[in-house]
Amino acid sequence: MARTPRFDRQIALDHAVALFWEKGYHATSMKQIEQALDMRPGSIYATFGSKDGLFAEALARYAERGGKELADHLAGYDAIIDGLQDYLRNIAAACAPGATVPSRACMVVKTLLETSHTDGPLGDQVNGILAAIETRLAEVLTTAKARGELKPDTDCPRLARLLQAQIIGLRSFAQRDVTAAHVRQLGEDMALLLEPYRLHH
Amino acid sequence: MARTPRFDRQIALDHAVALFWEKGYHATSMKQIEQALDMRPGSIYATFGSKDGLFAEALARYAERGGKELADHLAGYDAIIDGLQDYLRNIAAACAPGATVPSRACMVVKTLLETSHTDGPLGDQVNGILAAIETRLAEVLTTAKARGELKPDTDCPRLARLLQAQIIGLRSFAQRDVTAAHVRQLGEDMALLLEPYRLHH
DNA sequence: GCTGTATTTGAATGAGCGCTCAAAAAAGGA
DNA sequence: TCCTTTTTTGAGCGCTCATTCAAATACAGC
Repeated sequence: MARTPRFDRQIALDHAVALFWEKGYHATSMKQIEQALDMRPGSIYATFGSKDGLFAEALARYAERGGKELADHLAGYDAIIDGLQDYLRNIAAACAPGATVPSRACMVVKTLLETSHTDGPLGDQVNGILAAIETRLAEVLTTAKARGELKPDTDCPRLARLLQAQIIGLRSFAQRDVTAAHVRQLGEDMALLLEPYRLHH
Repeated sequence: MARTPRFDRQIALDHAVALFWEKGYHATSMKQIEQALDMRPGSIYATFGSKDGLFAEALARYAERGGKELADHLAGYDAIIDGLQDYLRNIAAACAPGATVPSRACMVVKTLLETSHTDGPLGDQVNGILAAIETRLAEVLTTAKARGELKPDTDCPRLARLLQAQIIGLRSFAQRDVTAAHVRQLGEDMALLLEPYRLHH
């Protein structure tokens, strides 16, 4: 029938994630996107519609990968709170200076701070992602409480928000020009913040 | 002798702070700056050199005001740790949705996340500001320890970094589409995180 | 090896960017 | 009042931005 597409959509999106994650939305030009995706303007616009459309898809892919990471991580632990504590330590290790990631800070938070003053679909998307993470954390904590890992009077949705703020603070702090040791210390301190909420038998 | 300047440099800078703080560096255009400062391009460039120069001065002014805020706040408390706890609560109140500020998130952190991938003078400035805040917090905590407010084994520089990460997380979280009550709760929870570090007589 | 269709190409578009500079305007001293 | 000096003005610079589209290209079915 017709010519087959030369590129893989998922691979192209991964390249877009890396580029947008590093530079942010406004500082990334179509020229750089063309180079990173190895695609010409026409193909990009035929596939993703616009720069905004490409960014939205890239952000969604980034968020999906992040959600999988949390799920996979917790699956390896019997005790949920232990899993969450190691999750914080893992983030600290992953975003410590020297790590080979596009940016140590979270792409969702970078987008939140860069674009939240405009009330467009992008702002809604970012808020939706962060609300979903908050909900997921609250669910996990509620399960932990039901299992007797947390004090019975623990306000799980509230603790979920505190936890999310920790992650945001940790990864944004890591964007500073600091040592890897300090970032890991910070992750450890944040993990220990959960201790007072534990129920000790 | 000659014509006197029509505008006030400090007032112009305040307008620049408000604009850059809200929109960030890349999303702010010279057209918007001209309008906000009520100055024409020639005057702006004669006074501040460039868009980058203006941003640098605005960021410095913002940071100076923030530093004064912490100093003024602590001056009102006998117990330093009490002052720091109320400082966190005050931040939560000031950046809760409904507050009339250009942005609930911190301008320094917004700049850190927006520009840290480029290693220019702007990145150095941001890192310098954040390092200065960290140092100031460490000094304050060291004084508190000397006064017997903190446990003797407290690592004050390390606690200062945890504290800075709390502030970053709190104000970035507040940029989300959340209720003012939740932001205040978060500020309260962060204030209480200091309790385990206290020395009780 | 055609033929038809889907995809890729890249020059060109208008808009907007940060920035410049010659000319006009304004204030104080003579 | 006029002259000197400094500031303000705003049209316009070269450039890059995101985006478009007609032409070239490559594949599948016959």
